[in-house]
Amino acid sequence: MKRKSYDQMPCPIARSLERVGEWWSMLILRDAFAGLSRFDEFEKSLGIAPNMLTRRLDALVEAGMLERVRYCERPPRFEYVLTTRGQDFRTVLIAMLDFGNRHFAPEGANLLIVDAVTGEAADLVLADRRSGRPIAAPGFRMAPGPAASDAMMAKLSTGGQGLLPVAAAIPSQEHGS
Amino acid sequence: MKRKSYDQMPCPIARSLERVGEWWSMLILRDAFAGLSRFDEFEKSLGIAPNMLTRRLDALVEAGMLERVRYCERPPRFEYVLTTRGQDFRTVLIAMLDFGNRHFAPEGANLLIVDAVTGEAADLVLADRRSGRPIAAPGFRMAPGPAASDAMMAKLSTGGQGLLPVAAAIPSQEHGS
DNA sequence: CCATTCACTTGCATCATGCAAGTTAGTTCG
DNA sequence: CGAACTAACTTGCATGATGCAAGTGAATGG
Repeated sequence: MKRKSYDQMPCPIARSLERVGEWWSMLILRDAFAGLSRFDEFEKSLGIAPNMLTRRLDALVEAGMLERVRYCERPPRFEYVLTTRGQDFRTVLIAMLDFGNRHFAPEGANLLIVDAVTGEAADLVLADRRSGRPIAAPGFRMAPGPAASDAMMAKLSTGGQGLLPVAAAIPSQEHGS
Repeated sequence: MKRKSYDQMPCPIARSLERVGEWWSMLILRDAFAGLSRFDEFEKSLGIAPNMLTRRLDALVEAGMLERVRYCERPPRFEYVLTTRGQDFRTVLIAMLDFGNRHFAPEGANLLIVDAVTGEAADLVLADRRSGRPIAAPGFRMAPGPAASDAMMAKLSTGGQGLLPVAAAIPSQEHGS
């Protein structure tokens, strides 16, 4: 049964997931960030079936997240390298790493981001680059962009701010189970 | 064919994806943040088949991302509400929203995060909450956590810093295609 | 009583998935 | 030279996931 496409959804999250939301795709990107680029490297790292890896690599190339770089003339052989767009997915993966460390590491964190000088683990928060302020209400709010539909406008005027944390409720003050 | 589990992988990203990485799961969480909680609300918003919605809601409850709150005694009826853990997934979704706006909104952004006073769109970056510094090399680095395997240690000592942006290459200076 | 709504459940056909084997081309070694 | 190995896929096939559509049961309202 063909998976239902999100592509007619205007939501940027849905559109991202349309392209990277299949099983294996984000882990392939993770590995690409780790410097892997060849078919057998991904295959070994992930323990993924070759036909699935082919499918996912092709989809990520098609989505503009990876590009194929030929490294061998005959037979034609390709490496799969992050595009600029692919590089830009980094924040999502780091955020997910942070989340996973906090919630799914019963034996303790396995991989951390630490201050290079003090060695202290970083406490991650999304911030506005220009002002340095954390992204939280009431300083920030969700707003319709130039392409917002009437439905989106309506949703935002009646609420729809839930994705933004409220400053007094910033997650690090309420560590998860 | 049963999907291959990531659960034996020590990587926090993989562990997160094991629980939220199936098709529909993250969009359900997005909608939960938007305040939706009842079965029919999710169904209408997503255009998802009822049997799939049941499966995904059950999985998210099992993963501790959502909890069932009974709102009706007979017949038993439940709302699906974000847990503290579920709330903590917010950063991932915001990061993905930002990414989607930059790369998959040819008609322009549909949903933005803006400064509540100036109305100017926020420029998102992951930062360290305590120091306010952006998470980037060389100020920060990836390091093995207390539970790191020998393999992870080896990987980090020979590289494996690729997921951290380098300060001079911070993504907003290189907007994607 | 019937119609509607809600929250699922069930039946079924189609597609995705993973395992395992196969193919092609190049390289290395006896 | 042929055999063995490596790399990058492709192919065949059985199983599970997916989505459509219909169904079920309970409550409410006319």
